Amino acid sequence: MADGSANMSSSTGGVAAERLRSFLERVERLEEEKATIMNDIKEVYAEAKGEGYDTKILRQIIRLRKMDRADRQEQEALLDLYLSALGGL
Amino acid sequence: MADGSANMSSSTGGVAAERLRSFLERVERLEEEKATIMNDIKEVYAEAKGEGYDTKILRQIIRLRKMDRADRQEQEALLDLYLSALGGL
Amino acid sequence: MADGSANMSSSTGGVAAERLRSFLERVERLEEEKATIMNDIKEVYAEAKGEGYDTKILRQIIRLRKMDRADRQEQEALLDLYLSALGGL
Amino acid sequence: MADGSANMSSSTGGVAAERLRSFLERVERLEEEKATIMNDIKEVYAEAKGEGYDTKILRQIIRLRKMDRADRQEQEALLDLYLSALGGL
DNA sequence: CGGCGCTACGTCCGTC
DNA sequence: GACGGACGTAGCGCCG
Repeated sequence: MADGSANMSSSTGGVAAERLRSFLERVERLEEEKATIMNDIKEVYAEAKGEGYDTKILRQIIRLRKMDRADRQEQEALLDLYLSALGGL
Repeated sequence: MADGSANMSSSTGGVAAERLRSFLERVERLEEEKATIMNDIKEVYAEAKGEGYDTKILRQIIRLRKMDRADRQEQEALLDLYLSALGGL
Repeated sequence: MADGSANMSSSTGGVAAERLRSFLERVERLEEEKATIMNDIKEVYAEAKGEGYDTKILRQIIRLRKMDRADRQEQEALLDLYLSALGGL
Repeated sequence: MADGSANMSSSTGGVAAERLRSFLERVERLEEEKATIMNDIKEVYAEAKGEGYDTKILRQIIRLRKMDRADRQEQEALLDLYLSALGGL
């Protein structure tokens, strides 16, 4: 067996199972944190809604701003590509 | 206009715009945190993969365990319901 | 049983099974067509590559043009939202 | 310059630009067709749903039919291995 | 409960 | 030829 691969053989005495359990618990912990953040986001929207803002519009603004950022990054990436293409001639 | 509603009239002097900006920034900040967490999760999976584990299977186990927890919570909720119906023993 | 629902009872004599098979085959036929189109796209990129074009750049241009279109649609949707929000006051 | 390479030199008088535009339009045309096919697929599922079929199950059947049987068995065997290593969830 | 947006998965491409 | 990264699609969950 190659080094570094998951090992279930008897000689490892359940070590792999412990390692596996560790990975699972780390992921589950992080997903718990993620759920908390997502809940916080929901609460912000709820608060805004409570003050009369239209959450649908808010969400669309958020999305649009994100797309603008992505677009800008794409433009820069494209420029970089062109520059490297020119440099490669 | 009803109290508590988003107010863009001239008498509020841009106060609503500031409030709106605040909400947007809070959401964007939280989404940034969420993205960080999601990245962390990806890294854990990558680390596990590097040790020979099949991430597809790992994700499947995570899903199964989450479903088990949900089932258990439902069971407990049902038990609570019965107990309260009995007068709380 | 409500009319129009999937019916497996003995009185239908396997009619539902035939209907089900029909849906599956229609989907599979369409997915086959889709696979053909996707293959055509790959061939266009391959042809361009054969003439010295950088497919990575081509793909990025395609993506950017698509994002521009999407952004424009988003902008219009946002404008519509604002207009309807104003009309709802 | 090697024959067959993208040529932007003055002697080609914008021919390469035309060629480039041609590639882009061919790809965009094909992607449009692909989008149409995908829409057709969605419509078939919608029609099936309207007759009481569970689209989630339909999609699963499609996937299973597509999936290689050997792969499925291997996946299950590996999952069982991990589960037994954990002592059963 | 129906649509829609987001996440997550599978696939494909480029790289080493 | 395998690995990792990126893209597009499909599945899922939230919102209305």
